[in-house]
Amino acid sequence: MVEILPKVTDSGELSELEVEAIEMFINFLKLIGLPKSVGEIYGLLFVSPRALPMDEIMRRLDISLGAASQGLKLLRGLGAVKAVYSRGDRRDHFVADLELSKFATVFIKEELLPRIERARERVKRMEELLPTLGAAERKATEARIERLRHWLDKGQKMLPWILKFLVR
Amino acid sequence: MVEILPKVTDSGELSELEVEAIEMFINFLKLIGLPKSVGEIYGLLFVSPRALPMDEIMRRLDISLGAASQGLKLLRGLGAVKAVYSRGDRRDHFVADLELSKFATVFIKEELLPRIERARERVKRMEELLPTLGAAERKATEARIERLRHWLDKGQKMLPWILKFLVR
DNA sequence: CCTGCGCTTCATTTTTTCTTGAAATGATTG
DNA sequence: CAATCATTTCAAGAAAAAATGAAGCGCAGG
Repeated sequence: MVEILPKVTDSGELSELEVEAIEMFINFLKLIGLPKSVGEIYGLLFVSPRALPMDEIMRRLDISLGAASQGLKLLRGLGAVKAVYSRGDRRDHFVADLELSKFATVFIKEELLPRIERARERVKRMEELLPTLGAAERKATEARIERLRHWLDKGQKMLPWILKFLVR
Repeated sequence: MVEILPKVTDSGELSELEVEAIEMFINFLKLIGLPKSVGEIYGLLFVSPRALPMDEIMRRLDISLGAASQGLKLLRGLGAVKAVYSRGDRRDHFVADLELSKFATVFIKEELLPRIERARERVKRMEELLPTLGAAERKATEARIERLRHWLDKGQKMLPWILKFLVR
C-alpha cells in the first residue's frame, strides 16, 4: 500500500485568487455576525474546484482543528456547505453550495423575522402599560408606539417580497 | 469581614414601558452592529415624551459618562437623535428622530453598498488571475466567479428598490 | 479673567466573542 | 476487536469590542 496520494497543489500557501475570495467572504459573513474563521472556510471552498477534506482546510487556512470543525458544522447547518463522499478516503470532503442567497435567506428567517415577532409582543405589552402614564405623557407615547407598530408592519410586509426576489 | 454591599443608588428607575422599548432597540441595533449602550440610549429617547439631557440619560440607564457621550455622538451621526435647545439650561437636550428607516438606510448605504463595491473590485481582480490556473481548474473557477458577479448585480439592483420602499 | 459646568477624548479595565488544542467519541479497517 | 484515523466537544487562553472614568478642553456666567 505504498500508493502515493495525488500530491495536492501546495498544501500550505494560498493563491492570490483564493485570498481575494476569502477576504471577500470574511467581509460579507461578518456582516451577518459570523466569525472570521467561518468566512475563511466558505471563501476557500467557494473558489475551490474540488471538494476539500477538513485537514486540508486547516492547513491551508492555518486554523485550528476546533475552528475548522465548528465552522464546517455551522456552514453545514446553514446549508452553505455540504459533505460529499470521496471514494477510497475515510475523510469527509466538503464543497460550497454556490447558492449565495442562502446566507441572506437564513439571516432573514433566523435573525430578522424572530426579532420582529418579539418586537410585536413588546409593542403589545407597551400598549397595555400606557394607562400607567399621565394623560399628557400618554398621548405623546401612544403616537410613538403607533409609529413603531407601523414600522414593524412595513418590515414584515417587505421581507417575504425580498425573500422571493432572492430565491428567484 | 462581612461588609454590606454599597446600596445601589437607583437614582432613576426605568418604567416597565421604558424597559420594553430599550430591550427592543438593543436587539434591533445589535443586528446592525451597534453596541448595547447605543440601543439603550435610543430606546430611552424613543419613548421619552420630552428631550433628555445627557446626565439624565446616564443616571436612568446607569451607564458611564463616556458611553453616553459616545453613544449620543454616534446616534447624532446617524441622524437618529438630535440635540434641541433648552432655554435656561446649559445642557444639550436630546430627542429621538422617530424616522426608524434611518437605521436601515444608513446600514445599507454605509455598510452594504461599500462592501458590494469592494467585492466587485475583488471579482475583477479574480478574473485577471484566472489565467494563472490550469485549464481544468480555470473552467470551474470561472463559472463560480461568474455566479459571484451575478449575485453582486442582483444585490445592487435590489438595494435601491428597498431604499425607496423604506423611505416612502 | 476666573470658575465651574458640560462635554469629549482616550488610556485602561471589563466583558464578550472567537480560537485553540487536548481529551472524548465514533467510525473504519486490517 | 484492537488500532488508528477522523471528527466533535469543551475548558482554557487569546483577541476583539465595549464600557469606564479621569484628564482636559471650551465656554457661559459671574
